[in-house]
Amino acid sequence: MSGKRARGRGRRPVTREEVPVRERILAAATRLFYAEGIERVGVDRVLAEADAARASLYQHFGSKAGLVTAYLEAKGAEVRPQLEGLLADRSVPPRDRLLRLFDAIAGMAAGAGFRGCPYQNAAAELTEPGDPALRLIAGQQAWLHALIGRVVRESPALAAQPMLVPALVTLYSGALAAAQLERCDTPARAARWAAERLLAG
Amino acid sequence: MSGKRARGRGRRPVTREEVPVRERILAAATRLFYAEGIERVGVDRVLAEADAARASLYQHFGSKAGLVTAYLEAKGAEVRPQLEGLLADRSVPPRDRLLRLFDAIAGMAAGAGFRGCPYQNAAAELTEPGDPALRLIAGQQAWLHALIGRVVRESPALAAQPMLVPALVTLYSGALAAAQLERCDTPARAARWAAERLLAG
DNA sequence: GGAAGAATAGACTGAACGTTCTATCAATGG
DNA sequence: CCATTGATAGAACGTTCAGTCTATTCTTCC
Repeated sequence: MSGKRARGRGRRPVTREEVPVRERILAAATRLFYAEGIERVGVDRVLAEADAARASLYQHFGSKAGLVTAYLEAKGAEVRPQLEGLLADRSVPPRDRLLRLFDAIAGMAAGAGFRGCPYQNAAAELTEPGDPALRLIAGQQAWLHALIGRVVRESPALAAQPMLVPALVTLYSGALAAAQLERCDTPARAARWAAERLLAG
Repeated sequence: MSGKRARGRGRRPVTREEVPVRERILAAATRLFYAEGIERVGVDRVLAEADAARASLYQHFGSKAGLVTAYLEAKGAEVRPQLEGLLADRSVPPRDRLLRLFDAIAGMAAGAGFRGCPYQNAAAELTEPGDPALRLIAGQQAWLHALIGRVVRESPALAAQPMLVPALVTLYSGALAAAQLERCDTPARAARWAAERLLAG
């Protein structure tokens, strides 16, 4: 927007809050990659959105692939504490806490900018076998397994069913995937209904 | 009338089997789009794989977007009879027939070239709101709803549970999505286990 | 004051992209 | 025979892409 004049380093306007350029680029990439897809968004778009210089991107991330990796890492660092928070309250029975996962998806699916799970979408676009981002994606899914497994293991009755944890993970993934395809929160509510029945037994 | 197929076929060597150029292009696009993603595969790659001329693609499909639409249509035309076949045998109880859906996913997930659901992957890449391919994707999901709903309605006990159909669709979507992320058939088997319990009640 | 460091703008490269175009070739139908 | 049709090869178009590079500006530390 307004003209360029000196900021701390470089020439950013003083009126603009002091956000380091790395964070600005990462924030712009996060928004654009999620909303429009990784392949469809070029580095020029990211730089314009971040109001940053080309060299800054390559200084901080090395390449576009590095930026994609950082994007997925940032998404995980944002989501993991949220999900942990949902499941943390030990005064609530494990069953009821687990159902909150699906309520959260239902809330997101109703939102405007919802476009499914960033990891599922990235896995659809990144097809080179050795891509380090793919290991990140698998790691996030493994983390989800572990998170749900921890809560399930709080209840001996639930822990006795070895398929329960992968089933809940599959329901979770399916709620996100189907909500993206159907553009409504029905899949999330259906997943919640199914999870209720699996947890009731 | 005018029944003759006046197909002058350029200069293709006679030794090559006689496959119409449109089918060759569509087959090559289907293989490449699914294996490597829609955005990462250019028309040059498709044409080289199909051993076809540039003009033939634009003659038959109009644009790359038209080829993408045809790709998704072809995938649907291939998958729908397969799923209908799985659920057709009326000598088997509806419950057992529905479980075959998840066995089929487990079989596919174990296969070499498995890369999830082509519709989910396409939805991740195609982000323009008005894209006609997105309506195709939503239509395929609606068809799946209808297919499962038909089988569920064969059993009054199952039909009494209105959330059962969307829950099964969500499990199906989740099995495909999670199998892609985890690169194993565990999600499909977990979805089958969950579906068994939902259908047993 | 001056060197070092961080960030900027912008030109540039080489490749890939989707698309259009011309020209040619082979087979068919009248 | 000749016009039409479907397919071919390949050049060319303008655009976009990721990545490199030079030059400049500003701050901070010595």
